[in-house]
Amino acid sequence: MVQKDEWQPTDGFVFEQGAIDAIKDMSNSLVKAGPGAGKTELLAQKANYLLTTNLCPAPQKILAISFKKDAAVNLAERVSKRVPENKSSQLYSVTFDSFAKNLLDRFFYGLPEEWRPSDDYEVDVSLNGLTQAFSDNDLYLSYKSEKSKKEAQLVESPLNELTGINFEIWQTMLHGNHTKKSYLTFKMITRLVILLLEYNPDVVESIRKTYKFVFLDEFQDTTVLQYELFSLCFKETENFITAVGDDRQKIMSWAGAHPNAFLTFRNEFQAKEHTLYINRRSDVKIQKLLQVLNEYAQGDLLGEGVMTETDSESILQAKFFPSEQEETRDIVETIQKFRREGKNIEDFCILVKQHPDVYIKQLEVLFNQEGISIRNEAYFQDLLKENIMILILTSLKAALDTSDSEAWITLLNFLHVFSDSKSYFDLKKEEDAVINTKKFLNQISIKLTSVTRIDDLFDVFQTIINYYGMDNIRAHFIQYSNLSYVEKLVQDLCDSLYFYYEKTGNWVEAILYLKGKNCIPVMTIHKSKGLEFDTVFLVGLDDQSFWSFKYNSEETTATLFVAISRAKKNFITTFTCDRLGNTCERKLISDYYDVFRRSGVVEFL
DNA sequence: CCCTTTAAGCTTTTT
DNA sequence: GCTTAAAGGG
Repeated sequence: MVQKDEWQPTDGFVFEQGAIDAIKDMSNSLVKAGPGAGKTELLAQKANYLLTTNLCPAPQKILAISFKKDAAVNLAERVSKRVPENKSSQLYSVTFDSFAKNLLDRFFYGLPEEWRPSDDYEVDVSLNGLTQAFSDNDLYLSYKSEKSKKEAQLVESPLNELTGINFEIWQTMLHGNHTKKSYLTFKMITRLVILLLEYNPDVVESIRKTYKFVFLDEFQDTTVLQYELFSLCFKETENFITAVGDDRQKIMSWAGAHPNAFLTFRNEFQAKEHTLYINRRSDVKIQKLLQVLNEYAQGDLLGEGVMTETDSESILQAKFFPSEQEETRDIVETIQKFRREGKNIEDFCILVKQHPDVYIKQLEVLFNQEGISIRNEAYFQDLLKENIMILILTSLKAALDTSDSEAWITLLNFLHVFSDSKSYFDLKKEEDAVINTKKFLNQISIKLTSVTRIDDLFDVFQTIINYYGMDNIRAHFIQYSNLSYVEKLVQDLCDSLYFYYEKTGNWVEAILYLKGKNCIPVMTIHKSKGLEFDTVFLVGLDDQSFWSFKYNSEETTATLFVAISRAKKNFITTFTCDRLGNTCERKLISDYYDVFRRSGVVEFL
């Protein structure tokens, strides 16, 4: 055990004073941390502090809540690197939705019957169940916006205050179906959990006792409903909350983020504020540009930028082209030039405001001629994080390389999940499973050598799925209860993997390519949040793609802030007045070009 | 059925 | 603000 006063950041990390204060703060705290400030590292070190000094003694735990699955996984991984092995299980890192759903699944008998869903309830991601419930009540919804508006109304107020149509719809979705199966959206699950906790103070009490410390990541994006949930759990308690975020990167208001989460939290939880100033990611020129953009966002339009003398070699450019052909050619040539200077394909990223596919169509031909691959990263990211994809790909990896211990461990975990709990203690059975799986993987590797058509690969996939059992897979991953959804996923994976196999002629390489090797990602700025690249291209900084400036200039500026702050070294924007037959302008967003000019660090070409 | 008019969608996560 | 899809009229 380490004494509080003697604690030092682990693994040789050096922090600014604000970070040390935030780590050692034993009250509710709000940490404002800009891009590249090391938010994840800060939380990991705080976990180390709490666990090694025994401020959070077992069996007490730290609850870390994120929005995205990969953020939750990243934090858990970072923490396991920073805390002693026997203590890493004291951190429970989950997404908001997963946290809520787990509570509902564990305690749903604590709900009054009127509000209790069936035990085989389906998560209604597509809002089809909701649409059905409305039409059962003679209300017909056709537009997506209408559906999500109705969903928002359903969860707006506490359930015991509900009357009229919203009450009827809830009841239909919970009990009114002919199949007796409930349909619930994630927002509805959160609302149900709030009711559950109000009815069961003992559950709230056990949450408070178990999770003495709570971390909230990307706090600027917390929704109103999520705020209500954790308020109910932790407001005016002995628990300590650390909320981390950055107001300048608030780009999710349009999707329901709390309008003023920082201020509300500070007031309601008497949170102490800490600020991290150092940006460890970006070159000084990028930082200067971010600073001027931030001043503009704060309404500070005064002051001409002074180009401070630095030895920075970063390249910041705003480029203008007469046509999209010349724009594409220049991007390709710039990338090739960087590569000759020693940069790798992995160093680049192409960002767009929206519709990546449109831009990919424009860029693809010339890029391919130069032997550079680009692709819509969103599609692959979504595909690759599916459990069934991980299962198939790891099986292939383990079959291709019997010494790949990481793949083998992942497979054993899957086998463990699929085996029923009785056989868990049955060593003989476990041993058999290992031997059988090794035999099966051997078959797969033989089968792979004779694949000459895409159908052959699909056969291999079927063999893999049959080995684990489709029913088994679907029983353990409830998102796959919709069979056609799984089938489409498997088909998509098969198509993509075969595409890369034809390209590389090698299965191991094909899997690496599928995961993104040797390929420049094209994605929306929203998707890029939390990522970083050496060189970032922002294609199409024009009125047409940044149309939202007219309706919400603050959030649009925050979006540009996110785009620029992804870059570690170089940031290049491109503009062309002629894109896909349309005239593009830069009048509406002329402020941004003004900011570039005043920053004194951006070259205009 | 075709043409015109109207209005949504664009940027997203989650088992 | 531009594209696409639904709705309405003849």
